[in-house]
Amino acid sequence: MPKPDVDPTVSLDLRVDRSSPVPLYFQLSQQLEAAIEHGSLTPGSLLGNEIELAARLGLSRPTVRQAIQSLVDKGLLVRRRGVGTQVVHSQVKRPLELSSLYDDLEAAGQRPATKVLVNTVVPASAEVAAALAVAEGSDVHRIERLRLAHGEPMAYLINFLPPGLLDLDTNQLEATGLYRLMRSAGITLHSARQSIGARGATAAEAERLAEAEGAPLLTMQRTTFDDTGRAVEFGDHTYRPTRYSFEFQLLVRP
Amino acid sequence: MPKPDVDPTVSLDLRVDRSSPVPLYFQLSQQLEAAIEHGSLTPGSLLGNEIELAARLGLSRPTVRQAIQSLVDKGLLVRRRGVGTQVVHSQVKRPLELSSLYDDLEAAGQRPATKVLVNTVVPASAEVAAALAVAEGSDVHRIERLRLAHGEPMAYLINFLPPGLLDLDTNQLEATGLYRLMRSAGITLHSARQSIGARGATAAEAERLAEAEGAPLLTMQRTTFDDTGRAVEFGDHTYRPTRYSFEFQLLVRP
DNA sequence: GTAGTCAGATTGTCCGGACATTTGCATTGA
DNA sequence: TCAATGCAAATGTCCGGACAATCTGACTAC
Repeated sequence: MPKPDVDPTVSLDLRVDRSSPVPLYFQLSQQLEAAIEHGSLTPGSLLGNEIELAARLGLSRPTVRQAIQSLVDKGLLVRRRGVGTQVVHSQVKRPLELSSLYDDLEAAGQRPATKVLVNTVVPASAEVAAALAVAEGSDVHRIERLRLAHGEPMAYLINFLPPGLLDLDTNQLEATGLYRLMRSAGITLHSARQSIGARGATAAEAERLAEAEGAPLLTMQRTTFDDTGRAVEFGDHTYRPTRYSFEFQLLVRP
Repeated sequence: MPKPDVDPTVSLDLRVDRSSPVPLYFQLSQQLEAAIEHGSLTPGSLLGNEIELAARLGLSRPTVRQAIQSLVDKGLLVRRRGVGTQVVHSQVKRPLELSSLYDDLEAAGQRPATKVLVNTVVPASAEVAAALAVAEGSDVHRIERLRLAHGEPMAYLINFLPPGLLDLDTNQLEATGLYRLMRSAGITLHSARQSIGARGATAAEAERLAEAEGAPLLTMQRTTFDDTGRAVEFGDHTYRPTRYSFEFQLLVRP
């Protein structure tokens, strides 16, 4: 009986284009990722050793390793010294991204809508000043938005932004999400500190979200940083838990 | 006037021990991380080019790059082509880990306690079977624990585990957290899928957590996978939001 | 039969070099 | 004065090789 586990990459049509400006390791990692996504590389299968794979593609081993490493970082592959590289065997799909409520809803086919209720400049409170690392009392933008899906209120979003970063056009804010606006303004989002909790709705919150007073609400506070580490946004959001929950995929750092 | 921004790593006492079994790139990244943590490398400062740093330490450039890259992945450094490598300029500390409530509480100095209320084997419900990828009705472990801090109930934790993975000793469960038990049993935790929401407490939940019926509760459902992608745990947890909230640090994938 | 040993396979670490690409700044030109 | 050009500096990509560490499985010795 022949060994059933043959290197599955030999039957894969892997090719790299050396004239392309796309880095070789990236071309390879994309093709491998597509093969995993498509099912050509089944979970649990061994990838075949790096040396041979490099030889077959006409690449050096470091380049192949770089491609494989990027997929390991994404959680799609697992390497074991002395054994080989294996496709992870799970329902795992996307790692975890800086979630944008607008994008989340749109991806779920919910056709989100936004109503801008407040768009003004206010002096920073102590809390906001600390979060954005600006002087207390200095000017910051304050926007309040009601996010709806299918005409039903889903979340009430209060955000503060440092001045001069973005011009906040109300029409644009109603047409898309804040993160998308910031990205298109050339801001590179880097990380965010989030705190998720729950509490009963105050009378004002209840009315905004069409809930009863004291009804459970999901709350999130978030400070977002760009790639230089400066705070670019502070948000204080409340969600209707019957309509929304936070879905994460966490990866353990090795 | 001399240029004020001198390479700050020259004044750092960086050394590597080639006789140590610890990889050189790891020794270097640890020292750099410690310097950032300690404040010797101030936010915004440039690190000085890789070539010179490699020469000064007697290392090759790939090794230095590997050390720097690991800190970039952690979000502590930013590289800019044509510019240099810079210390990120923020309050960012730890990226984000697969959070263990027990460890979180212990780190916060809260002296957690655990009361195991149920520790038995039950047939898997449809939901549990789907989460753990076992046959519906097959045997799974079921444990229910009340987590307390300073004698006050904080969370009620229901967990399901596939059979044969771990022997669940009630005494051990009361002395430490589930994740720590799994790790010490040789299980390599890899990723987890989480869903965080909120709802009003049922009468039974209210009594367990010493809250009123209908009081807001924070809920988390989680499936944890090991490095081969197999589900090793499914949890259904409820938290008292006045006592606990989820704190995250998210990194954007470049 | 069982435990210990050894060899092969595979990934992990490290080197030294080469060229490409991007950025910032100084110089040059209109 | 201001814009375009060119140069230097830094990271990004890629190569080919070497040896170490670890896992698996087969073989050997008891």
